[in-house]
Amino acid sequence: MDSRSVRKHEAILEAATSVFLDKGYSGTSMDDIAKLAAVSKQTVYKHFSDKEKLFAEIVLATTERIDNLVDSVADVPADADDLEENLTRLAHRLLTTLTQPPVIQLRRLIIANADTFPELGATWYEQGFERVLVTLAVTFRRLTDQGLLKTDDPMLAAHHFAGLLLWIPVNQAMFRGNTRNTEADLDRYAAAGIRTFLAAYRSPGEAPSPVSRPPAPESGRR
Amino acid sequence: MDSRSVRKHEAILEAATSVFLDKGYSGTSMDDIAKLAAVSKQTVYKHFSDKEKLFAEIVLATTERIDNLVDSVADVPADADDLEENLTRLAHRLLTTLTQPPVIQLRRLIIANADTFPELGATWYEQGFERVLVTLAVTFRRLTDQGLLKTDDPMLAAHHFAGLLLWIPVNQAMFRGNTRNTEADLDRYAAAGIRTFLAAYRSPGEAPSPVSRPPAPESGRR
DNA sequence: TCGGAACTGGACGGTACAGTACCCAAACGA
DNA sequence: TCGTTTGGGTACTGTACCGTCCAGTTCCGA
Repeated sequence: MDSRSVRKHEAILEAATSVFLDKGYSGTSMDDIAKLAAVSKQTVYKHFSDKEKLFAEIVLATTERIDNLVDSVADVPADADDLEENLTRLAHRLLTTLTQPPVIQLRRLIIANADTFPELGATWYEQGFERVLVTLAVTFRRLTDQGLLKTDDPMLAAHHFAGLLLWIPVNQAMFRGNTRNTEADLDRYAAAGIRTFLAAYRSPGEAPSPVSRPPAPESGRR
Repeated sequence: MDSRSVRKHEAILEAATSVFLDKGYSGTSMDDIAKLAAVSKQTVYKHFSDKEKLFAEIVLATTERIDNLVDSVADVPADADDLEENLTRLAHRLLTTLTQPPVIQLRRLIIANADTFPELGATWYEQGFERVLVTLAVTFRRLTDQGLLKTDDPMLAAHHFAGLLLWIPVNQAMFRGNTRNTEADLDRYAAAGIRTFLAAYRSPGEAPSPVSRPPAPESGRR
């Protein structure tokens, strides 16, 4: 029974996602969505009781699609020699994923309507934002157990990690339009963020990587 | 000649600011503004040619009001012994200022309409966001010259400073409604952020603060 | 005091849009 | 083949709102 009805249902979802991301909640009309989905408005209302429901649906649907990111964040080899390189790679993955236009658009969409749909913002924060951070924290705890990092509070370290990496590019993307960041920019952000992160969170037992930068404060124990 | 016309002009600006911050751009009608300003709609249109102009006006007006913050950020005593304490104080000022509801609301307002008013977002980013960071960078350069910090790239250090401090509370405020941060939360964020910042950016010549550091703040929330 | 500018209140044109009513066509069983 | 059911399309209703117009009133400055 994968017939018409189901196809239309998905066409509507897809169209709605596209238009909402592009024009915002109040900027898109149900007619727009129907037109893009090549479907009559009546059909839209047959499948989704009203505009708010449809909106919630597509936001939550995209929220559920972050498993890849979560997996990616969990995957850091416990390789002492290349800790900096491995973390930089992770940082780069995080940056490229989170600065992609659709992700930024979704972010804007949710923030813009956080007043009208408070539970949507909260849900996204918990299911999306915090979930990634928790996974990151777990990774850090593992690296700490393996003697590579020193994180008394892994969740805090995860927050700091994200803040160091994302504050600049994400804010830029929020305020200026879709100023695409170049690959080289992201490389710089990743390298600089990781350098600072490791200066603060590298385990005192581990020597800083020889190439990158004069050693961290000698009494690294703080 | 501070008479009627001027008074009305300001009443309109004030009312518009309040309503726009509260209900967003498309959520507020010109009638709402006129009503709150105790003014006829005609008068609103006498002073501001249309809704977009009025909106741009109030956003730029609030943007110009960040001089206090800039001054505050420039003001860090060059006192070696109390570097950590002084920076923490600065961090606390920054946090309390930037997490105040009106500031958060303005942020949301601009982000929400960054598509419709691209130049407004860009202007705010440059005049507001970046200006604070540049001032902070100047301060860091000074502290570096004085041998208290080691910042090869003060602007980058400023970005990291802001990211470490603001990523958590600002994102929370963006997504969840106006979940007011308590004073104690801000204290924790400030202390934890500064600890990490100093671990990475304290001048190697400077000994870390002798007092053993306070217990790690619990970061989970909820 | 007086002339003119600014303000008021309401009504109105035009438009956009959410949601609905009603009709038509395709699918499916007998 | 025919009739019933299910879903799709068109046209409509009602509302909200931007921006304008007008006739009458209030306030300011000279």
